[in-house]
Amino acid sequence: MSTRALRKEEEENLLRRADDLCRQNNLRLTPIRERVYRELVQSGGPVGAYDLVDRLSSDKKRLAPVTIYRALDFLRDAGLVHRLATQNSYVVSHGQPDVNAMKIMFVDSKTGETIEVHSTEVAEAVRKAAEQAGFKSVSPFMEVEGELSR
Amino acid sequence: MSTRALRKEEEENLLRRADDLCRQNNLRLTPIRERVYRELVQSGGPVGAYDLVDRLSSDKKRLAPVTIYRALDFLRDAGLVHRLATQNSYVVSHGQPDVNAMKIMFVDSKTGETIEVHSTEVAEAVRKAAEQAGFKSVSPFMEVEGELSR
DNA sequence: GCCGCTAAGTAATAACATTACGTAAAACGA
DNA sequence: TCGTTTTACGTAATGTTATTACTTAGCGGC
Ligand SMILES: [Zn+2]
Ligand SMILES: [Zn+2]
Ligand SMILES: [Zn+2]
Ligand SMILES: [Zn+2]
Repeated sequence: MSTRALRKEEEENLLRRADDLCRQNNLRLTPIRERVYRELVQSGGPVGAYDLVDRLSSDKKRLAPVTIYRALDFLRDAGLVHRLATQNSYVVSHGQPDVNAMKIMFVDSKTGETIEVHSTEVAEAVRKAAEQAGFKSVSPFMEVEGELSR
Repeated sequence: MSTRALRKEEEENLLRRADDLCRQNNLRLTPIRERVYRELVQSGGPVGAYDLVDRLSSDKKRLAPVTIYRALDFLRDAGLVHRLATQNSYVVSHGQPDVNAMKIMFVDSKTGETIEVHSTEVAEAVRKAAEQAGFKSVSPFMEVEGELSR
């Protein structure tokens, strides 16, 4: 099976999982929301909001920024998408939400490429540090910039 | 001694350390740069760039945004100030740069208040996770949102 | 059919950040 | 010391990201 086919299959998996998640939580994955999510899935990496505006607009129909931001807000609230604050961009969240793990988005400083890793070790270490800082709870998401090996 | 006096003393310490650091590295802590740094120190928390524009402008003399951004860039390059990407704001970096520690900025989701903690444990755990992700090096700074205890 | 609710359309604006170019002073080498 | 180079800052315009306010449309219960 080709890489392309694998990739396609992975895309379908993500879309299906999103559908399921929304159904189970009584959330409405409307056409616009699904198109935004699909675009993020297909891009395979972070995409800016205004890029999404362009990509999802046709000659006939130009979407407004606020439409995209609303869809992104929905997808983020659902846990399907992360915002990368350092990049002003948005990226699909992979992996099933493991409550005990820290979801770390490593962002390549050069290319903007991201890789998501879940780590209970980091979660535990951060939890301890948070306690020191007087924080009772912390977000399970973080973003770390770095350099990719190759 | 009053809390206010302690605070004032701490401010003076930071300013002095900044002066020293710049002298030792042949960096020029010009009046504008020092005013920006001082304002951040005195505020005791994160401040937005346009807030700094307002606070450092007088009726006579209005500073341009780019002036502030240039000063911030200098201070960040010098390691004196961090940018909080999730908040679009800037905050003084405390503590002497410990190369082996991760500098974690905990940001209170409600108030925006920040507390900086240095942790070698987190640094080590993140380093391991980075290796998994195929990253050879990572930034020693991270930002984590959470909720302050009180 | 009306009501209440949610999503999306539309327009304007706010908030954040950078580019481009000119001037002046500081630093540096001869 | 003089001319050259570099750095900092002023000024103006522009670019980029995100939100507010209000309206319209669709859907479901009653
Ligand atoms: Zn679907
Ligand atoms: Zn939301
Ligand atoms: Zn000084
Ligand atoms: Zn810089």
